[in-house]
Parts: sequence; structure tokens; C-alpha cells
Amino acid sequence: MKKKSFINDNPVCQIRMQAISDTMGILSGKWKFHILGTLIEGHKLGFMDLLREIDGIGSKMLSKELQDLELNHLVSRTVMNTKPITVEYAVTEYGATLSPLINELTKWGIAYRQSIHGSTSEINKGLKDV
Amino acid sequence: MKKKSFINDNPVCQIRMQAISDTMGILSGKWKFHILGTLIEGHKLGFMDLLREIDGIGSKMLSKELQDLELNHLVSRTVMNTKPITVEYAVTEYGATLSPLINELTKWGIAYRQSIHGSTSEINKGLKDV
DNA sequence: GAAAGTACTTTCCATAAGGATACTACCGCT
DNA sequence: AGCGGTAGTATCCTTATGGAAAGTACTTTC
Repeated sequence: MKKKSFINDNPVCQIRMQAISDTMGILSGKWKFHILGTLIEGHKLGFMDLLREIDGIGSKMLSKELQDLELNHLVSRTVMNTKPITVEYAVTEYGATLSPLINELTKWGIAYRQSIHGSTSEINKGLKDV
Repeated sequence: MKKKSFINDNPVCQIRMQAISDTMGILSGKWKFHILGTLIEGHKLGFMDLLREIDGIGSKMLSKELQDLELNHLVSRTVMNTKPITVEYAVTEYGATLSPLINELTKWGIAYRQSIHGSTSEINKGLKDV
């Protein structure tokens, strides 16, 4: 009996695949989670605040990533009527639904780092020393 | 009063940042979550099984990503003593700790898609029609 | 002995992602 | 007039990512 050329799997898997692609498509890149995490903590931050808070990011990347997040309605951008014009970035109500996901991401990362320092530091690939 | 050139934030934020970088560093790329998700569902799968199950992946990518996952002890690779040599890939006990994260990712992706179809389809960037 | 199945690796290429640096433009202060 | 702060944009460049196609090597089946 020949193996089916493509086990199309159950619909549950197809939906899972699609959901993972969707989520990762929206949150792809090196900085989106950092920006969202910082905004969740800081509530309202200006462009320069974010630039200072997020270590390593440049203005080009910050600008581009904020535009992406705004397009997907995860972050709001409000131009304030102040003397030197300021812009307030904040997480939207919808963006806040990412909190559980960001928490899981953080929890796992912390546990991973602990599992290394706890063990004979066997696992060390993918971990940047800071 | 001059603004501090770098608000070094609280240690909690630094740890969060680091944790997010760690997690995303390990799980970066287009396919890792798909491979892990598929292996969690399928328990034990061969190379060709994965190639068939994961729509769109090529053998080069699959091979590379599996090596990465194996290096980080998230997936185990067992060469079986069968007539035509077969290899069994499975999620390790440690890899299984990613389940809550993958579930959150999936849940959010599904909710996102529903939020679009539920609304006047305002949000549509980042969503590929399937 | 040819086909087909296992599990990959290799090469070559195109595009995407991201960083460094510089620049615009506006305002307030001194 | 010049400095510093706001919020970005523009340009150039390098590296990372990932896909297509073919090749290797070994075995069983027809």
C-alpha cells in the first residue's frame, strides 16, 4: 500500500497552522514584541522615549515597526497639541489582548535561561550573554 | 530640568526584554512553530512525514530547522534500525513546555481572524487569504 | 536493473531584514 | 544665531532568510 502523497491532516491542524502564520506575520521582526511590551509597561510614550527605552533600536526601525503596529490596530498614535509637537504612542484595547501571549513568551524565556544556569550549561546556543 | 539621556528603566523590564530576545532567538524563522506544533500533534514523525505535513516547506529548510531545534533540546532525533533507514523526530519533554506558548499564539491568531470577518473587514493587512 | 522510497546535503540565487549615518523641519531658550 | 529637543525620512550597505533544483547514498520492490 502506497503512502498517500499528502496527508491533509485534520482541519484542526490546518486552522492551527493558519493561526500561527497569522500571528507571526503580524508580530514578525526583531522589535515588535519589545515595543509592545514597553508600551504595555509605560502606558503612553513618545517616539524619543521609546528610542531611549528600547536598547539597540534605531529610529528607522522604530518608525517602521510603529507604522506596522498601527496598521494592525495594536498601537495608537496621537499627535498632541503641545509647543514642540509631541506624539503619544499607546497600546490599543485590542493590542492589550496580546498580554497573555507576551507573558508566556517572557515566562518561557526566563525559564529557559534558568534551565541553563541550573544545568552544567549544556544548552547555550541561541543565548546571548548580556 | 534636562531629561536623562537613558532611562534605564526598572530591572523587571530589562529581564523581560532579555527573556523575549531569548525566546524569539530560539524560535525565530518561518517554520519552527509549525514544526513544533505538528510534532506535538503527531507525537513521532519521520522526515518525509514532516515534509508532507507542513505545507510549503522544503527539505533544506526542514533539515536546518530540525537541527536548530535539536541543538536547543526541543526536539529529539532518533535513527531507527529499520530496513530503509528511518528517523523519528519527536518533541522532547523540555520542548513540550512550549505548549502553552503555542496555544496562546494559536488562540490569538484565531481571534484575530475572527475579528476581521466579524468587523467590516477594516483590518486586513498581514492576513493572507487561504 | 529500473523505479521509488528513505533522509538528507549542496549549490545557487533572490529578496527581506536590519543597521549606520545623515538629513529635514519645526519650536523654544538664551 | 546657535544649541537642544521634538519626530521622523532618506540613503546606502551588509547580512540573514529562505526557496528551487539537483545530487548523494542506500534499500526494497517490481
